[in-house]
Amino acid sequence: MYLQCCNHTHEPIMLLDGVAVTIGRSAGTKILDKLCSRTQLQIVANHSKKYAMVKQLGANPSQIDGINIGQDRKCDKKGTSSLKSRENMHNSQKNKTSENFDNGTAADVGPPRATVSKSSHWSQGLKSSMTDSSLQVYKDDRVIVIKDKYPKAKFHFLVMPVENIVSTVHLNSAHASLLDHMWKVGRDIAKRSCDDDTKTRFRYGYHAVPSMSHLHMHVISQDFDSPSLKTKKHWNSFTTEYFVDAEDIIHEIKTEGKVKNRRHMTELLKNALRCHICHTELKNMPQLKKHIKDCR
DNA sequence: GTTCTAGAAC
DNA sequence: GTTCTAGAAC
Repeated sequence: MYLQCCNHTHEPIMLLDGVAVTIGRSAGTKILDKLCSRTQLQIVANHSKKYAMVKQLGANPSQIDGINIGQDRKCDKKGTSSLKSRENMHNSQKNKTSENFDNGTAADVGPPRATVSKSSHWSQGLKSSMTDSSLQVYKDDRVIVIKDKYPKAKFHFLVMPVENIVSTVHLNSAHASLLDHMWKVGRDIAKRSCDDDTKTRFRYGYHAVPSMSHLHMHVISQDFDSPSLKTKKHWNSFTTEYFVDAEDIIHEIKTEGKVKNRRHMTELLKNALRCHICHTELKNMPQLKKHIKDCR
């Protein structure tokens, strides 16, 4: 098993079974950018199970399939997905650290771009939910809509493109009409789901830094009445600016050709709990949930 | 993302 | 004593 550079700018790095390998800025990887630590990532391969555990040691973010690993956090990695480190989002060292894991078969020697993950890591879970007919509520040639597996309100859907797009940071101006379509489908689903009650308010949008891979637009009723709404993180992800309205994303794509960098917004998830209607601060989740039941 | 649980908060 | 949260593990 070895780690192969997507751009073939350096020799593959051997991954012996169970032996930790540390990679980062070095002569071997030809990475020069100081934002990448000399010990950026630690990789431990498991040959029999054909995956590797990737741990971020450096302070700056590294990603797997566009999702941040986080410092001192671990992710498992299987198949041919790409591994990105911070500096390929920068200038001079563009894509120098895109790597493919390869188990040695010729067919798996991948293209330089990120490929569809075969990983069973939780962050890939939406890919299987997409095709789960028990969750699916709408499908056309461009989008699939599923019920959120753990709804945070009475009505909570995810609108996802059929095309494999990892997240909003992977969007460009060519996706403008797709985003318009996702927004329109979302509004239709919302209308259809509760046409007996036109007072039910909905919001349509994206998380600033999603946890799950595969682009998904939330369609969520504003009652937030659900047993799956449990934590401060849940609450703040839907009621602070961490929740970015679909219209804002669409506007940014149409005018700038890309979305704003919102990585710093993870801080908002630690905000004090406030009612989304009257903005009263509540001490804890049980009190918040009690309060929003009858706040008008 | 969720689940589990230790220990903080009450 | 119980309730609640935050962090680790998955």
